[in-house]
Amino acid sequence: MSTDHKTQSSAALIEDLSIDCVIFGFQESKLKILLVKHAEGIIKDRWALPGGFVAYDEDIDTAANRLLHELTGVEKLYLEQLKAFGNVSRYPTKRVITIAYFALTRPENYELIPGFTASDAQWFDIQNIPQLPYDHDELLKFGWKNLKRKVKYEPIGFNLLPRKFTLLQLQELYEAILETTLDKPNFRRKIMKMELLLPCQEKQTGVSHRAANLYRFDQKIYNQLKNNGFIFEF
Amino acid sequence: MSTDHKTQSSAALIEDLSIDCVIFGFQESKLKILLVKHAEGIIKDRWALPGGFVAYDEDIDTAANRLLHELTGVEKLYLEQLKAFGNVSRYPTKRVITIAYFALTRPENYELIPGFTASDAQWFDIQNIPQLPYDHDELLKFGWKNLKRKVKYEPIGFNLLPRKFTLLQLQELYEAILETTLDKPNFRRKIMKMELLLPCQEKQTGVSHRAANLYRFDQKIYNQLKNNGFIFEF
DNA sequence: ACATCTTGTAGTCAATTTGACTACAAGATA
DNA sequence: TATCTTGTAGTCAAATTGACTACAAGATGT
Repeated sequence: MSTDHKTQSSAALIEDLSIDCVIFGFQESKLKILLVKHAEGIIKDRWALPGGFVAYDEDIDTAANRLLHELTGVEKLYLEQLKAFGNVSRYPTKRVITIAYFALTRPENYELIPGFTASDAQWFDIQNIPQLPYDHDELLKFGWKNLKRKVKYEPIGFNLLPRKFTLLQLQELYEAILETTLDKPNFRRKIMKMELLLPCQEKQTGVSHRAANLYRFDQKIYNQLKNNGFIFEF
Repeated sequence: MSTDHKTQSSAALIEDLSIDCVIFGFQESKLKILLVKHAEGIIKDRWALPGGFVAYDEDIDTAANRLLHELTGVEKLYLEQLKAFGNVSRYPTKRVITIAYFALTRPENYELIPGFTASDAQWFDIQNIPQLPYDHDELLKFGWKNLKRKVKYEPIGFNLLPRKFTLLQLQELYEAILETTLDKPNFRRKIMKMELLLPCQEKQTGVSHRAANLYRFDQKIYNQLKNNGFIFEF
């Protein structure tokens, strides 16, 4: 997040190039963002996007993965680059260009472990984000816009759900991301027609109503469909 | 393009951060790419994407515009950032991360003027690109993929056509970009139903067949439609 | 003047998709 | 047993799509 973090990596850092991550989660039918509270530096005690500097001997994608893990404990998630933000005035004390990354993860799979320059790490409801430093609100906005667009033509939403999920969960995910409501029967019809989801032969448990079937997303099936000309579209 | 260019800008350059542009044009019903031949440096006499370094006191978007103009004479075109490419080994002599830009322009509107470190600038048929240095083939591939995707849900293709164009020209543009053929009556119906194009009350001239109506794209009309919930989709 | 190019433009028709619904089944709870 | 909530199936009209046919409007060549 373009502040004065040090790193555990042994190599020297590129000082004018940082990485910031916009990490999405989905909990209690709500879209969440992962923020860290800084333990030091010019934005001490403020919430910001997790980030830091790239090392000289490190690919930028590798750096994004490393920083994420160092600062939050989260790992092995869907991660892709958004774009670089490089206005002259975006960082106060010197010229720092940042490369924004976009990540999707399952909050319930990870315990949040604030890294060595972060005093806290926490999921925030996307509708209720504290004021962010630098241009982080712009990065966040760009990330959400990217999610809205991408979720429509690529099956990436599953990275936000548990491995096994119900169709209603999937629907609520889409409703949260796209900020809309969807018709239940029509949603199911659309999804099922794709033949993309694998029924788990298993039902929900612990619910006080009729248990729904569980499904899972299988990347292999998707790849196969894609080879046959299938285009995911929602 | 991440080589040892100097710049006319007075300020010092950020030496580990370059910009490279993937510039698309459309001529003779074919999709084109603008390349420059280097006059000096480690890839002297080779064709590459136009590019160079960012100055300390310069926004990256501004730098992209400047470099483009300095090296090719082209200006005032559709320009947006693609993403950063930052593998450790992408540049041979030192660590240089490059930010790739994506541009659309009308070749017939500009005279190509090779800049001070470029000995030549030329449009190449996208099907017949010479071998490119560094990871420029990757950038090019990424840019084309971006064009293919973007042209489907945003009316950016018009930036490649003359101000006034026929529906067949527009169709041929889509065919070239998407590498497919399209049914003429269906294409017209789809486009006309959008009510996005402004008829020029004017016909083609100098053609040896029935002259087609000319249309033009008006950004204001598109913005208005968009406000009313219209979503461009092809 | 006429046949014959090429390209523009209108319209048909069946198949598919979509959006707005109704209806009801399956459990769990009170 | 009544009554919640949620899952699931199905209807129906409207809109969209894809594959066509047909023909009009010029320009060219003989």
